[in-house]
Amino acid sequence: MALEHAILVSLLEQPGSGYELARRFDRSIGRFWTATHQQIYRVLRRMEADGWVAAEEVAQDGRPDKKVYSAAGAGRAALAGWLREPVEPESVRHELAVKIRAAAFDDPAALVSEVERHRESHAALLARYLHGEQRDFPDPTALDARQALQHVVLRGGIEYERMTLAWLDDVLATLHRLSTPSTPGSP
Amino acid sequence: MALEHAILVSLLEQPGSGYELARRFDRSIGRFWTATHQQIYRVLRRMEADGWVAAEEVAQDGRPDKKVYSAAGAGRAALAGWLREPVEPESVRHELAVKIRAAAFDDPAALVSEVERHRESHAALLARYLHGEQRDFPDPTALDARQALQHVVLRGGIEYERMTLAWLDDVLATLHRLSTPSTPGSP
DNA sequence: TCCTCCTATGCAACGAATTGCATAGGCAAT
DNA sequence: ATTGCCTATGCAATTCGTTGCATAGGAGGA
Repeated sequence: MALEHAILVSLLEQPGSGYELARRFDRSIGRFWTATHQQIYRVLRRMEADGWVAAEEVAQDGRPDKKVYSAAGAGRAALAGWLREPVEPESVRHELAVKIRAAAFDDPAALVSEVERHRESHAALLARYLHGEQRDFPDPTALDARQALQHVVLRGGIEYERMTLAWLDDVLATLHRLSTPSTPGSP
Repeated sequence: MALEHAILVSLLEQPGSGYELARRFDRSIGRFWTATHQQIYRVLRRMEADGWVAAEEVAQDGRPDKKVYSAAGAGRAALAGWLREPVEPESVRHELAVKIRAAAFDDPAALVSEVERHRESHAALLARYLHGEQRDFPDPTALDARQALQHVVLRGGIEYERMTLAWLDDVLATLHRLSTPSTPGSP
């Protein structure tokens, strides 16, 4: 379980309330680690009890009070320890791959629109990544450590989306070939 | 939840016991859908109760009896319905990305061996994929629907591993640059 | 004015996933 | 002989994740 660690990283980059964290997880962080607000509140309470984070009540006018969390010393130490631990192999859930193999026992053409939907959303995400890269890393030669590491993670996202787009085109071509079997060799 | 559907696909491709399914999930299928034997046994019982699969007790000598499952009509129908449903967006858990961003608040060099371990395991997996491709799809022009779809999923795995290897090299170069800051322009 | 949305946090209940353990016979090696 | 591994299934406990609901004040539009 690494939700604690993802929260710690986020709080080190910028302190914030549970609600703010939940919104960050909906946006940038959610691309490589998803969490609902319920999970976040629950884990934050546990982390506060363990001394990993410190909380400060902040009164606001016009809206409810909030508890702003920031990473504490014990949290940093836990993160450093975790960094040195070996990996647990990631558990993969690639639903589309299951569907593609399932299509062999049904009508492959029924998958086309689904794959096209995926293709569109991956294209949109790639565009957002590229836009964010231009905005946040205009000069890749002048970055501090934090920015350099954020950038290399973003590059990973970009390459993943590019690869996925090319593969989805391959999938669409394959589905199309199965629906309209050609008459090879015909002039 | 699509574990049911992954199991159905596997049983349609080849009937088998819970134990055999668990081993398939450890091997090929596990690359895009992981499951433990506990999950599989639990879901199989539910699927049998729902009439999605049929079970047959098979006595063996020299080892315990087993229950061989195969997909039933209701299972095929459920699979066809699921194929036509729109996607739920996949929930991502990319632990290494969290670690890389965490390294900004610790020693980036401490991540090198971890990333190298990843790199090795991805290289090994790519080699296995390529070997499997040569073995199972020697002539990609002469494939039936099932094989064509299995092949396009495998190609996705291959491209994913290639992309990941390139990215991990990028990560290693970035980590190295942070540990040994160069003196640019020095002759 | 009423409706709805946004910020901000949380309880309660359920379902899913993980982990540890148990059984039970056969096989192979030490 | 004993140890350990493989097939084959399952119980029990715990943790994790999801969903629905609740509160509560303020903003903005119909």
